[in-house]
Amino acid sequence: MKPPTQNRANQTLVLALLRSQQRFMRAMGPAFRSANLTASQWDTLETLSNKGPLSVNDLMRLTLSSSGNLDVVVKNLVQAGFIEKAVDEKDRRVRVLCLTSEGHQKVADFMPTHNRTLDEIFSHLNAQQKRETITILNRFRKALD
Amino acid sequence: MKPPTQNRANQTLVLALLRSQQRFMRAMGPAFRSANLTASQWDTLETLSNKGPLSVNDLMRLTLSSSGNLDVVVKNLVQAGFIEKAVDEKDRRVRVLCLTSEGHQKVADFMPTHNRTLDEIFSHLNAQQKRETITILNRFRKALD
DNA sequence: GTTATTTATCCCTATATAGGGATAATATCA
DNA sequence: TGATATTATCCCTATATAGGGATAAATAAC
Repeated sequence: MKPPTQNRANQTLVLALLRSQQRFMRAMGPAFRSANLTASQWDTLETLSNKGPLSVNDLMRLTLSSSGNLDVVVKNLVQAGFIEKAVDEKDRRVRVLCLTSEGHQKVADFMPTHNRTLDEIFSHLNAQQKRETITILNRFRKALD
Repeated sequence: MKPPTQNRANQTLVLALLRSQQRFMRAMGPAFRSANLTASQWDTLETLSNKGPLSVNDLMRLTLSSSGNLDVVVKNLVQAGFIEKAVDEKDRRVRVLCLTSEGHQKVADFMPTHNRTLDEIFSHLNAQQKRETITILNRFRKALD
C-alpha cells in the first residue's frame, strides 16, 4: 500500500504562492508605472543602493535572475542613465555596476512613494501578521535549497 | 511625533515573497522544459482540465493574467494543438476555450511528472508545514483584496 | 609556459507579461 | 428604434524572462 500522497496539498501550496505574487505585483503596478520603472528595474536599483557597486554576477545572485534576463534589465537602466557599467581592472572579465547620481536621485525620489504604496497594499495586515508571513516564507525558501 | 513605520517589515515581506516565488519557479524549470511547456501554458492547461471549457475572460480571472498576456499563451497553445478556440453562439463576443484530445493527453502525461517534481521540491516541508504556509498565504492574499 | 578548465559576461531566440487602444457584439436607456 | 455605454477579445509595443551558445579573461594542470 502506497503512502498517502501530498499531491493536493502541493498543488494548493503552489497556487497560493503564485497567486499571492501575482496579486501583489498587480497591486504595485500603478506605482511603478507612474515612476516609469519596472519591478525588475526597481529591484536592481534598490539592490545597488543597499549594497553599493556590484558585479553583474553578484547582482544576478542577489536578485535571483538569469544572465540573459539581467542583461536586458541592466541595458535599459544604463540607457536610462541610472547605472553605469565599468570594467573591473582587477579581473577584466568582471563588469562592475554602480548607480549614477541620477540613479541615486531616482532611488531617493521613488522610495517614499514605494513605501507609501506598500503601506497601503499591506494595510490589512498588522505587524504581527507581517512577521508571521515573513517567517513562514523564509522557512519555505530555506526548504527549497 | 510620527507613528513608527512598517517600512522595514514591508520591504522584508516583499523580498520574502518575490524570492520565494523565484526560487520555486527555478526549481520547476527543468520539469517544464523537458515537457516542452512553460509555467503559464501548464497553468492554462491545468485550469481548463479542472474547470472544463472557459471563456478567455474567465480564464483571465482564474489565472490572474492580463488580456495581452493570455492572448499570447493561448495562441501558442492553440498552435501546439492543445486547446481550441470557438465562438460562443450565445454571445458572439465570447471565445470559448477547451482542451483538444491532445491537450487532455498532455495533461494526463505530464501530471505524474509534475506531482513527482513538486514532491521533490517540497520534500523538506512536512504536511503540517505545508498547511501552515497555505494558511498564511491565503490570509496574505485576502488582505490584498 | 602551454594547454585545459573554469568563470564572467554577452548575445540570440522564444515566450511571457502588462497596459492601452481598436473593434465588434451586446446591453442600456431615452 | 436609435444613441450610448459596457463588455469581450484582440493587437501593438516595450520590457522581462530563461536557457544555451559564444567569447574572453583568468586559473589550474601538467
